[in-house]
Amino acid sequence: MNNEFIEKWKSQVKKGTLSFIVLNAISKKELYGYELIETIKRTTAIEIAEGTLYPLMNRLKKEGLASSKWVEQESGIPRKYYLLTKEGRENLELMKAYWYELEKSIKKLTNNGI
Amino acid sequence: MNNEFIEKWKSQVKKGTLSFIVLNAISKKELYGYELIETIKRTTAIEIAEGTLYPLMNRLKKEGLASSKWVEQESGIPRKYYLLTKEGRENLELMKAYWYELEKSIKKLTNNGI
DNA sequence: CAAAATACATTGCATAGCTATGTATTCTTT
DNA sequence: AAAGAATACATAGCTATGCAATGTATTTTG
Repeated sequence: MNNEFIEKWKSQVKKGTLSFIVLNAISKKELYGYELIETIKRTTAIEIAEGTLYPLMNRLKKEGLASSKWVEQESGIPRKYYLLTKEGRENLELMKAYWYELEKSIKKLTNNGI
Repeated sequence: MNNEFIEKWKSQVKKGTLSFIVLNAISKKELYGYELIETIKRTTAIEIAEGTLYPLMNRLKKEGLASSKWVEQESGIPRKYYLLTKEGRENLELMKAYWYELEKSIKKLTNNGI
């Protein structure tokens, strides 16, 4: 709220981190779109807009990192569940490795300056 | 290299993290542009392209988070040193707080899934 | 003397998040 | 029962940012 720079910055930080976040989220258990948004909001305080998530999941599918399947409900709107492909799992490991490096780098900077 | 998805992803992760990184870097000691690039590359393995840094520093100045001053050398090209403003220092604290939250959230996801 | 390094800078492209908007069904409240 | 909220999907257009390419100029190195 009311600090414009910080709000814009947070949105920029999400570019990149969101794909990492959702790939992690579906790595243990397949989830559907709406569930991804709600669960991530509840457990991490990271908010993903619907207009962000659905295009993001489509990109991940196009890149071959995730796949999806429709599941009909006995009652209610059908859900599209997302799951990691083998390639997605491999890339997730590379992303984790880079993320840890980045964390370390930033820790160094925030503690010591340079 | 050669993993296209990961390379593109790393570039996306930088959107947002770079401003955080350079603000941290100049928070302890004023630095000039070229020095920022070289020092950050050396101490953190994060590479910032020149075509990224100079527009970035100008944005930070326009937002009022950083200021700059030219320093003539006895020999060589003049250097433009960047330093944090009071507003920059305040915003950096807010950014640190958010970053720690993000780290925690991602740690939760990478360890437990959801 | 040529090449590399130092030091600044801009232009245009590609990418990704967000708001607004839309559709459709089901559940809750009045 | 009707109205509104919640569930569940999706797209279009705007905006912001990193990067390659390119440019200028000086100094150091081989």
